Amino acid sequence: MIKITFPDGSVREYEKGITPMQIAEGISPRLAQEVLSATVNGAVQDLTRPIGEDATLKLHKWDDAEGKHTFWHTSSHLMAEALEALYPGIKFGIGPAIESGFYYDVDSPETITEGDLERIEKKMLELASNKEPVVRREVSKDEAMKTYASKGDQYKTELIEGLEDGTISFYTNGTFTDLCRGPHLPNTSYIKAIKLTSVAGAYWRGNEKNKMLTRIYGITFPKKSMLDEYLVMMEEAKKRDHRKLGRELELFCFSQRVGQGLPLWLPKGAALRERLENFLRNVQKSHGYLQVITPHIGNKELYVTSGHYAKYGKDSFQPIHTPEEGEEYLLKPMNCPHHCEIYRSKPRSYRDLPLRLAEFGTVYRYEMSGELHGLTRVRGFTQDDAHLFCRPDQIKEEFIKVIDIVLYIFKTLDFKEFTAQISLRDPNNKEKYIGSDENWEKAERAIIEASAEKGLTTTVELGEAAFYGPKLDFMVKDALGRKWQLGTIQVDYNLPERFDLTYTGSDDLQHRPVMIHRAPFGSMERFVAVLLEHTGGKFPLWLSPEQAVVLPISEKFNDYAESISNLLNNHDIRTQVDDRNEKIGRKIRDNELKRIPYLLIVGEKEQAENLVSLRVQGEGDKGSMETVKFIELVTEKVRQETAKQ
RNA sequence: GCCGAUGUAGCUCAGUUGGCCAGAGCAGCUGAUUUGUAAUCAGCUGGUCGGGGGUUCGAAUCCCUCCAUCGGCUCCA
Repeated sequence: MIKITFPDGSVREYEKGITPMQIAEGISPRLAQEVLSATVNGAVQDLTRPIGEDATLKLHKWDDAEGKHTFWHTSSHLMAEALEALYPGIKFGIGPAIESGFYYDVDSPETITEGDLERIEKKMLELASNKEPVVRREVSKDEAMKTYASKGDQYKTELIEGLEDGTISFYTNGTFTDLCRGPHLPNTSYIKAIKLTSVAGAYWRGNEKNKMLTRIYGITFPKKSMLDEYLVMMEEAKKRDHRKLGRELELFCFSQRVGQGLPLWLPKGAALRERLENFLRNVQKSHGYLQVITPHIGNKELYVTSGHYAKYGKDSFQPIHTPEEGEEYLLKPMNCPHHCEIYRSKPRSYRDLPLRLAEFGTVYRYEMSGELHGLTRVRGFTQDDAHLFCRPDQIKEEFIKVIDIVLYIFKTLDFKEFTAQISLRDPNNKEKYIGSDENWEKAERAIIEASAEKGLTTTVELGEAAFYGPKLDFMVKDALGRKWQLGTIQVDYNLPERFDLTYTGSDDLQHRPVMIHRAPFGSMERFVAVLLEHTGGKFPLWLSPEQAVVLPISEKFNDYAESISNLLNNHDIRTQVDDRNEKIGRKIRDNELKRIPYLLIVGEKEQAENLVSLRVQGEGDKGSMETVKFIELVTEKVRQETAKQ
């Protein structure tokens, strides 16, 4: 007999060799139906694998990440079986489960396009309904190698070569056998609803020097209704796409003639952005930042000095030739070298530090054309940049202050879901990085401690640090769940060295300052994009380009509407009059679609009694009130929104 | 940059296997209407069918090429 410990701490005895599925059956038939995989002694595994010793056990259903993962992993094998049946000679790369769904990378003799997906789905459904058992078999590395070598499969043999010696497992469903660690569902009949979502290219092993395989993405569900819900959700997400909203709300546009990846901010977008900039400018002012302004170009020598030119190569810089002067100027891809020169403009004392130089600096980077994406990835963008020059002992304190600013911004704009990632050195590859061990350890500790003190839940990535220092990044998801990096805080030992920055210490000796790069928004473009997707275009009142529109019932009341509008504008409420010759229903509809927070309807009654009738965006008619009351209401709301702690 | 898809009016889209001067709705303009809480009616304007080249008696439709956009990969704020 063996002892099985359940998550609630209870212990039961079972016969040795019992499977998680049998245990589930013993608990309830319903559980047995819903369970998908199990974690035994900390490792996720098949429901059908016997347990040979005392163990802790957690059963996973669809609601668990592990359950879904197992479900989708088996789905990718099911898709592979269908593909092998439909495309003889097809070879397989890797086919994992991902955050929502799964993919498989394939090398097909015949091109697979999106038009083929339906046929593959059908085949998958057919195979799924056959209730094919998914069978695990353990083989030696040699045998595994032979199996694939005989097929001439360079992908799987390469994968096996990279595996450690020992047991290797194969999983078979129907006619398809795959090298795989598992775990998998007991059989394919669990998969009831299938949607293959897209076909894309993906380099073998993620290396652009390798062959490009075809990646087929899909998602599956245990119930048809769940797929329907998912599809509706995706439709809704598409409506929140910032590129669509940007056009509809007249915030920004692109022009082929201006160039790709070069956004044009329209009046309403510019007003919105200006408001965000002023907001941050004020926060930074209260945190002791000094605003500076530097040019959009710099001498090539500047970037040779900073090391960026050697590191990123001339291809990523956008040159401006001035041959008659024999000098070469480059559009600036970052602001730091300019700020370093400002630091150098006069001797600095330890008493001056930290020196915090801030600039909304527009930079230009030659991003590859396939990379450009709305406002989230562009070639010309404005960083809400600042560089903090400080003494080594001030790093942690400065870090905490910057985290405070980032959190304040996220709170004000209602970004509840974000992740914070700490990027540290690769401990096995220290020579890749510049700076002394001591300094690195000090900086890494400062970041970790500062994050902990601010109560951030963080992930730590080793080897993700920049070559010049460790960093802390804040990521937020867009409407479709794609992660974008917004705020970033980076320690830098490199530039102070390269620009020979110094300060005089209390000991009257010259010391090297440490630099912190930071941008709480990341860039104005990306931040506005993510903000748009989060709010669906319904900006908080203080940011709305137009806060109120007065709608006269007919042209007879245009003058009254105009007087209300003037009054509101005098009280800093951004107001317009919709004096078009249209029915009131039409005016309401159009302005609701423009996401105007407040609509004020005025007609005979309002004019006679000096009132306005209020409609709140998305909420409908709120009845009439005195204009003064409305002004108070708006002023109070704006005050609340911008005063979040 | 790479793989795949797409590109018709300002926007959203029709346009069978190549065949009369390329269509619709919305937006815009003009006029009528003077309106009470999510689309008033009528008329009009608007397109080198992404650019260039080719095949053909004839191309939005087929082929080549370039450009842009979309979904990914790689890279990054």
